[in-house]
Amino acid sequence: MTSRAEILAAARRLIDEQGWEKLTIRQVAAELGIGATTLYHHVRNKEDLLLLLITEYANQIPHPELPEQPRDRIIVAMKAGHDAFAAWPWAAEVVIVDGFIGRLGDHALWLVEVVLAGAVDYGCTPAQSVYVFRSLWYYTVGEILVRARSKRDQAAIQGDFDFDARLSSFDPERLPVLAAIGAQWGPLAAEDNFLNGLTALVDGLLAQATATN
Amino acid sequence: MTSRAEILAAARRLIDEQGWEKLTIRQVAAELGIGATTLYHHVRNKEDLLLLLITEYANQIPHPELPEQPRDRIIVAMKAGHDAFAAWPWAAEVVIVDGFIGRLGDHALWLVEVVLAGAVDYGCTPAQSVYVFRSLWYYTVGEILVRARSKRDQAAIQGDFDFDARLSSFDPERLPVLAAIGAQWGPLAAEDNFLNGLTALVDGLLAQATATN
DNA sequence: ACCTGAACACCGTTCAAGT
DNA sequence: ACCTGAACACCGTTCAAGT
Repeated sequence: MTSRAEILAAARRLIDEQGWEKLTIRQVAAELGIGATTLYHHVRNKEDLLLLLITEYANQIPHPELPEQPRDRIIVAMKAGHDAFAAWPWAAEVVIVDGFIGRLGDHALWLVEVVLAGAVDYGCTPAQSVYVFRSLWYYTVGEILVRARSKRDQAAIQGDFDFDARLSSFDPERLPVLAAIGAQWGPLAAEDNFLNGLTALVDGLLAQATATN
Repeated sequence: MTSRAEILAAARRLIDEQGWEKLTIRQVAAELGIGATTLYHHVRNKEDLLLLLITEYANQIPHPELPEQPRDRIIVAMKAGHDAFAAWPWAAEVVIVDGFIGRLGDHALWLVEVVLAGAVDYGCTPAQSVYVFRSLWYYTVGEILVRARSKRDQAAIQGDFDFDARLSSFDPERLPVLAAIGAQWGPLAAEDNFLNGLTALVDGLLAQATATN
């Protein structure tokens, strides 16, 4: 007898090994030594399987200790969400590609709540705090997806933007700064500056919001 | 006799109609009234077809007039890149999903150059200007992907985060701000605040960079 | 209830064979 | 050169049939 938990565990194993795009229903079944069609007695379809996996994961995200200052609480909460996604970047890809977001459960939404409450405590209106959260969310999602991609394609593509391969072809007349940066791009793009950028964005957003009040 | 231009035009037509994920080599061939295998005489494979389409599109992105101030040049250049992607969001998805970025050609890279040069003119080191660009890029990519997704899934999912469907289930004890925002979330999430967030991020990044110099 | 193989309606891509 | 149908190696999913 097969259980849903066994199916999820097998799927997770395969995803960690080879990435979620390669995951196949038939493959999960083979991993469990059962017929492919048997899976459909425990899971509605492939999308449902991925959603179950993600909600399970989201419910395990640790809730961080919150600092005093509202501005710092926002940063800490967003960083916690980011780190959870970054540790399992395929979840972010699925959330984006299949629109799973928002079905995540109260546990994960608590991080959203902390960001919104921090903005309100800082002096934002509720509308402004939604704007603050969404802006931070865009930044976070973009960082995870771009980095996850460049990490996976490391063999095929050098650095985030494949600039390395084209450095010599930059026209110093038309693209002088790019040409000057040259081979430094690769190492610079590999640096993890998520927290710095997050801080800059939070400070920029809060300054903006309180200036217009 | 089939030409590569005809193939690209047909593919573009089909993508605009039904989205790039649904695009099929066999479908493009059918649209042109030729055998599916014929396509492989004009295009290496499906990935190559998509790449050709994107580079063609990227070379048509208009170069905006640049304002005087370095800070404003950064914003204008980034906004132009964003708007080009936003008008054809599937390009951003392909760039992310298939790691096409960096193969875009000098025309599109000019926008990157403007951002980097603006940061340097403002007083950033080259390394800092790369950091500034990457942070802005993450924000921009995230915005496009999240919005593109929520627009496509409008029928299935209300708003960016499917909160609407769950508003009544928010526990006011544990998620008070979310519960208070309630039904306002949908309209608020639908607002286009890309430029505001971009401005906040640029100002935050430039303040941060010059503070540490 | 739980499981299964056969089958359906698809994919991208290759390749020998045609003009 | 340019095009083709047949074929290969896959998919997710359904369904009647088994225990």
